[in-house]
Amino acid sequence: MLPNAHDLRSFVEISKAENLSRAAERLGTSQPALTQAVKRLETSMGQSLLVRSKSGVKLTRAGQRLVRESRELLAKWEQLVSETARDENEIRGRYTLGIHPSVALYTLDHFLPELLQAYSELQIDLVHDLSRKITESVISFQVDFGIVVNPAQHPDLVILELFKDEVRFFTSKKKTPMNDPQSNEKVLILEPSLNQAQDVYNKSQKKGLNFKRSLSSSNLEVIARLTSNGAGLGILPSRVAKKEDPTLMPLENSPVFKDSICLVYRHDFLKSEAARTMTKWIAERLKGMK
Amino acid sequence: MLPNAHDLRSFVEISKAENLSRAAERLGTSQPALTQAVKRLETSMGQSLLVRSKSGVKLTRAGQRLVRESRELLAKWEQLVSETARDENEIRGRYTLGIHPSVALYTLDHFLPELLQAYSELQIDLVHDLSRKITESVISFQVDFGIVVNPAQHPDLVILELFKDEVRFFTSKKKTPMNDPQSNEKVLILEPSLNQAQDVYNKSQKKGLNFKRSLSSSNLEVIARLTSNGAGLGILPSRVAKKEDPTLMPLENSPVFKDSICLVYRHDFLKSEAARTMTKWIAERLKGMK
DNA sequence: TTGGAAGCATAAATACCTGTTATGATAAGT
DNA sequence: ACTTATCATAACAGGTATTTATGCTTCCAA
Repeated sequence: MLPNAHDLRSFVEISKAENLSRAAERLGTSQPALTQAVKRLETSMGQSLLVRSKSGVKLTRAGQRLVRESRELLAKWEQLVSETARDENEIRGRYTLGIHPSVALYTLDHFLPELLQAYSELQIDLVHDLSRKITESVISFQVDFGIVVNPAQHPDLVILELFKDEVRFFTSKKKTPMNDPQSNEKVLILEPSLNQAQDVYNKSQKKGLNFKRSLSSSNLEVIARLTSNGAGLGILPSRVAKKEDPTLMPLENSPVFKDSICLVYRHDFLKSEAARTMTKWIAERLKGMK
Repeated sequence: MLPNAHDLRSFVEISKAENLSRAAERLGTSQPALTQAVKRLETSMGQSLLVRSKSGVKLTRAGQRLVRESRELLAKWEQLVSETARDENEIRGRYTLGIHPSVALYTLDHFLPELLQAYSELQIDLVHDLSRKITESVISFQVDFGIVVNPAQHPDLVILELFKDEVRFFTSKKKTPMNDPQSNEKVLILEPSLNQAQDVYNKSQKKGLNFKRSLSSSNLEVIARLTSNGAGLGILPSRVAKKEDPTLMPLENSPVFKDSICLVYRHDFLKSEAARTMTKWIAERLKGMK
């Protein structure tokens, strides 16, 4: 049987007064109420806590122990309430941000270091995955908020567009048989699990751009690097391409997939001051970023 | 208002099930009961803990935190209950033994080292004072039990005689003017706060033994040592005298005060297994000790 | 020795809180 | 569109805690 915090409090007071009647006064209750509170505690502890006498009460060994521990227990109990309240009202706590690694590479620099510096009690865990998975994680409470590409709408989700990007073919200045659109030896380089890349590829096929060979990687930076080296025609978001190699050039007539990079979070996320601050901070720094 | 332990436990279960109805089954209660329990928690925490949906419930950040803290809190309580129960049923715990330092010197050897060795989870704090004070301490719960001399009766007190002793005059083999009963220069050596010594002294006066000089010390071993060196006639318990110097001799015709060395404890002390073991152990080893 | 005071225990009544049952509302799945 | 699953709500029943009044015992003082 579990005790109740009220009874513990009473017991601590009783231990100070060593007198039920006086303790009752101090607690603003009646003496029989304390008699019964002690009885409840004694049942739940399975042993007697007080030795009653005509000159008041004395604690047994078990009673003394209970008092000692009760202080701790009550402190913990109160902390339970006050700490969570603190988390709501102050900019502190541990939050999880989901973000695609490639997006991370060119966005985090713009806000994260300063944010952590500004609020020293803030702790952030990054989680990397495909935007689609991140969005799911936000919806299902696995991560607190995310920076994702083209999130699907969902009733629980708040979506805030930060900036746009384009996924298209890129090629390097250095001409090779592998990156010559006319060549038969040309190589397609893409990240196959990226829907945008698939879409661009499909559209390019309809435009008559057919590849005999392809090279895939799950890492966009690797794709950019290979493209830069003339290993083929890479399908890349502009920002990833430019970040890796500013001389990379968009392919003429390449089909384009419009990307929208968004901040997403659940409707109920903004309850804490920290959450409001972080979303505002991120929006201010990334919105309309070039 | 602090939340109630029962509700906390329910909430932990809810957090596992993420579904009120199923959690209710597992807890053997009804779903509306949980709805209300969560409401109570939310009011006492001042913020929402669950996000309700048709596919169950999800914890908010505050909810997740509450679960974490609740687990700790509940564990702490259960530990408290089980530890105190253990203290009652096993030979362990911390106990305070009151004993006059001089009595300690010739009794502890006979039981304490072995006792500590036999029960490694037993912890003993020794408190030294006059027997009278020790007895008071036992009555008023300051110490758990005591080995005292001539305890006064008290309704709460159990008194178990261990052995007897005699307080009387001692003198050394070496004859000096200070310890010659006939001499005018003889010196009385005693511990003034020891009632027995006072009594012996008073009786000796009636017998015509008058001292012009006296030497007092609050330490019986010091008195024994001085007596042994021929510094005077010392009033000592036999055992203290013999222990310090086996050649010390009782003075012929000295008045005698009969000491009874007893084990004392409160009636309610024997509730724990450790207490029963210790009292039995001490009685066995010290009873009838010579 | 007796009467009063101080202390805790007990009992009955009341007030409060909690859980139950029945039902509603709503979203998701078929 | 119908069914099912889920949580919310309301009214009622039951239990638990508190209060008030009283009893019992011990201590102390007259």
